[in-house]
Amino acid sequence: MPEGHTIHRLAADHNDAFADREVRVTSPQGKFSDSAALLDRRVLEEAEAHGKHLFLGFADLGWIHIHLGLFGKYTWGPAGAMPPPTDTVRLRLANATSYADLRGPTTCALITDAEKQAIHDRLGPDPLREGDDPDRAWRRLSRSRTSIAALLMDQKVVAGVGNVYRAEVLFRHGIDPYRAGRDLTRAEWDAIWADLVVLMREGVRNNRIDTVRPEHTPEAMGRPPRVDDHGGEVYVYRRTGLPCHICSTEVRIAEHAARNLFWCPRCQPA
DNA sequence: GTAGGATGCTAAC
DNA sequence: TTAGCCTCCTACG
Repeated sequence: MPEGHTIHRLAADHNDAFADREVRVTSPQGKFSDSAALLDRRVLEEAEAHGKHLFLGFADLGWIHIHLGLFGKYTWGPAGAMPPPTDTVRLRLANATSYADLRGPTTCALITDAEKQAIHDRLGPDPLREGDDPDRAWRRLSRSRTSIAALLMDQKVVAGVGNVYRAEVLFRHGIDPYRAGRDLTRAEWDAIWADLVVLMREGVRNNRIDTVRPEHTPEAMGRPPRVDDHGGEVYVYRRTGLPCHICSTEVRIAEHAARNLFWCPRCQPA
C-alpha cells in the first residue's frame, strides 16, 4: 500500500475525521501505551504528510510520527463499526464518529517540533507538497553516478516515490532504469517531476496507483481489463513476463538495490 | 498448516 | 551489502 500518495491521503482523512477535536488515543498492543496515555482526550490539531512520513499534531505535546514501512496498514470506519481492540493494533484513534487502527508500522513515536523538523530536513522535495522544489532533487541526481532507478527511491533525493511510481514513471518517459542520474537531461527530469505531481495527485484522489494513459487502457487497446492486485492499472510494475502494453516485448524484472525493478527493455532502451 | 513475499528503511559490517 | 524489523495474505502441501 504505502507510497507517498497513501500517506497524503491518510493525512487528509485524519484531518477530516479527527482534526480540531478531542480524540481518544490508545495502544491496544501496548507498544505506544505511555505516549497514548499522554495524548488521550487531547485535541488533535492537524495531520501532515511529507513523503512517506505522517505527522499527527497535538499542540504543546508534540507530534505522533508514523512511518508505515512495508507492512504498516490502517483500517478505518465509523465509530459504530469499531471492532474490539486486538493485540496487533499499535495505535487506535477514536471519537464519536470515527475510528482509525494502525498496525505494523516501522515507526510510531511521539516526537518534538525539533525532531519533526529534522525529519523534514533530511527528506527531499515531495511532488505532493505544494511549493516543493524539483531543483533540489536535480542538484543531487545530476551529479550522481547512481542509477536513476535507485535515486528515485532515495527519500533524500525525492520524498514519496516508491517501487510502483519508480517503475511506472521511468516507463512513461522511456528511460532505462540503469542510466546514471547525471546522464539525464534537465528536460527529462522536469518531465518526470511534472508527471509525478500529476500521477501522485491522482493517487491521493483515488487511493490507488493508476499510470496507464487513456490510449493504452484495456478498452482502448481491445484487451481484457486486468487490474493488478495492488489495485491499479499499470504498465510494468509486477507484470514480469507479460507483454508490454505498447510494444508487446516481455516485461523484465531484476533485483536492484535490494528491490524488485520492472521495465520494458524495448520501450526503455539502454 | 506453513513458507514466502510485499508498494520500506536502518543499523551494522 | 546484509540482517532485521513490523503484519497480512497467497500459494502450496
